[in-house]
This record gives sequence, C-alpha cells and structure tokens, in this order.
Amino acid sequence: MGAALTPARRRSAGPRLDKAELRAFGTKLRAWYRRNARDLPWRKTRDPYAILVSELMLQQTQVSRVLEYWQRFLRRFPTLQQLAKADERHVLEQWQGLGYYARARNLHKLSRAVVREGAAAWGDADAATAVAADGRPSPLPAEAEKLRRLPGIGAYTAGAVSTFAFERRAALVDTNVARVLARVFAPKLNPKRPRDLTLLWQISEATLPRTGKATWTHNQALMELGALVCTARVKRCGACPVTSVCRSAETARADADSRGRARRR
DNA sequence: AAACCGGGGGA
DNA sequence: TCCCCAGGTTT
Repeated sequence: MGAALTPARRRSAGPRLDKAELRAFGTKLRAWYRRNARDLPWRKTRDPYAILVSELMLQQTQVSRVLEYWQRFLRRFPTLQQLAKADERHVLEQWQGLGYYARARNLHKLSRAVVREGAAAWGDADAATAVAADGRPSPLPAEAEKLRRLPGIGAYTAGAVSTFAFERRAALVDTNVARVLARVFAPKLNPKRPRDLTLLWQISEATLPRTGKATWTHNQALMELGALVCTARVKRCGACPVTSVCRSAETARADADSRGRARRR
C-alpha cells in the first residue's frame, strides 16, 4: 500500500542522510535518555486515554503545570467512558486555568463520538478493537492516520498517542523535535516555516529505529533532548550526547568542513 | 500563510 | 519586555 507510483526521482530537497549517520544519532540519543530522562507520570502508563489527555494538556503548555491537572483530571474522569458521560461544564471546570479551552471541548466531543459510534468516529465502517502496549483493549485506534481524524488531534498528537500508548513505529514532530532535528541534520531549515516542517517530518521518519518498542524510547528521547539540552534559547552543546554527529554543534571542532565562523569580539 | 486561542515562566 | 511552551483549527 502506498508508494506504488513514486518515481525513482529524488524525494525531497532535504539533506542527504546516510544510514550510519542516522543510526549513530539514534543510538547515542536513546542511551542518553535512559540515563537522563525526567520521571514523568505519563511515561509510566500505556493507557491510550490517559496518554491522550496528557498530550492534549501539554500542547503549548509547560510540563510543570500539567502535572497537577493531569492527575486531578484522571481521578475525576478515570476512563473515556466516564468522560463521555460527564457534562461538558464539569469537564471545563477541571480544565480551568490551563488555557486553550477548545482542547477540553474537543476531548469531550471525542469521547462521546468514540464511545457512541466506535470506529465510525474516525471514519471506519468497521474495525477490530485496538490493543494498547500493555495488552489491554482500547476504544481508541492505534494508527496515527486514524487518530488524526478525531477532533483536536493533529499530526503531532496522533503520532504521540500511536507510539506512546501503542508502541507503534510512528514518527512525530513537535516544536522540540523540529528544533533538534533541524539543528542536527539540516541547519538551513527553519522549523517555523510550514514548508520546512514537511521536510522535518521526513527526517523524523528517517531517524526511527526498527522496532516499535525502541521507537517509544526514541521519540521520548527526541523531545527530552529538546526540553533539557537543545532548548530554544540556549544550546547546551557541552551536555549533549549527539554533538559528534551534529551539523550545528557549537563545540570547537578542528574539522575543516564548516565555513569560517571566526566571529569574535 | 497568517490569525487565533491562554496563561505562566525563563532569560 | 519578549518569546517560548509535548499544537490544532479556522480564516
């Protein structure tokens, strides 16, 4: 399925990335993550509903504030079914103070659609019950493409739920990942530009490890690196595990490959 | 492509 | 102050 009519033409205007380079990047990245990851509660569950709630809350919202909201929200609405039964007013109450309230309304709408219509909620006439990575059946689909069709779920969140709950081998790009991948592999790309973002999605795909299990770690690690080391304002290249393969690392390398950046004052 | 949606935090 | 933050939807 797919790619059937892709000509043998060049896929994109993106940088050339060879397998050894991508593999070295991924290996170093995931090793770093195992040692340095923060202990975040939504990384301990594989419940698709709980993970979906976390991803929605985390949109444009800092981890530190989501922590308490997430715990409280799930205590109040432990399952998708119970959320569907709740009055929207009560859902919004739990969201009060988080901002971007359309997220809460969409989540509630989504819960009712999925509970009431099943697979029809994402446009399938019929579908087998998905199974989360912990072996439990899930009312939510596992494929990013299907998740994407639900209200409030865009490309990023679809990929996130697919890998983090179902441990599928799916790519994802958020602001962290876009920034990290651009700096490491394509310094000329501007993550702000929609045009360049499509290229970054391709790069994200290209960096994925082979298995879904490793992909879970990989995607978490990409975002963690962007949150802790390769941040928007400050690049902590000295603490970065992938400087040796990074095309824009600010370490003083004697290599003659980069242009003169002898800017000093 | 740009506007819009919130509120808090860091540099 | 500015701009960033696990984005998505609408115009």
